[in-house]
Amino acid sequence: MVHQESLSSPYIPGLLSFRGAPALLHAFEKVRHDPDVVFIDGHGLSHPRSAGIACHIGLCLNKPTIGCAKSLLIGRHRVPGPSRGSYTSLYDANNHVIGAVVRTRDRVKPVFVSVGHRIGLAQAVQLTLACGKGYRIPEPTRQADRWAEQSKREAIGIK
DNA sequence: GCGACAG
DNA sequence: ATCTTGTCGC
Repeated sequence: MVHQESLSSPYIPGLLSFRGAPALLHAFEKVRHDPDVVFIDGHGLSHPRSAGIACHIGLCLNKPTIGCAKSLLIGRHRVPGPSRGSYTSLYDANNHVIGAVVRTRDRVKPVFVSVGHRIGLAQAVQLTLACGKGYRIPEPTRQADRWAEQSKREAIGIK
């Protein structure tokens, strides 16, 4: 299942929800099954106002969500070990843990995992690792990206 | 004031 | 996000 929608709002760091959440929620209206947890391509708690798009979507859907971003938005952290499975904590300015830096592939740039809604950080990290083996991005997000990219081209014209 | 800044 | 060259490992 794919959902296509043109976005108008611009992308502004810290305000990703304003740009993508509406379309994301519209897409979920088409989903017929009831997932136990949802991976969001972006941060959750590890956000300037502790309210990234993963928290936003989780609240709207009243469903567990995991924020799994490909790059850092805020916070400090130690570089996790080089092997898959190792991870370190992400801290805010007050040394509070706001997420985890997880190595999902050996020697590959880690992903930034944080709580979205109705889930703990430890479980979010475990699920992130459990949902992938050979790729940096967890399978749910990876597949979603592939479907979206393919759908987008067909809509524009197979060039 | 300067640098950083999810997708 | 999108574009894009050469390089590397299974």
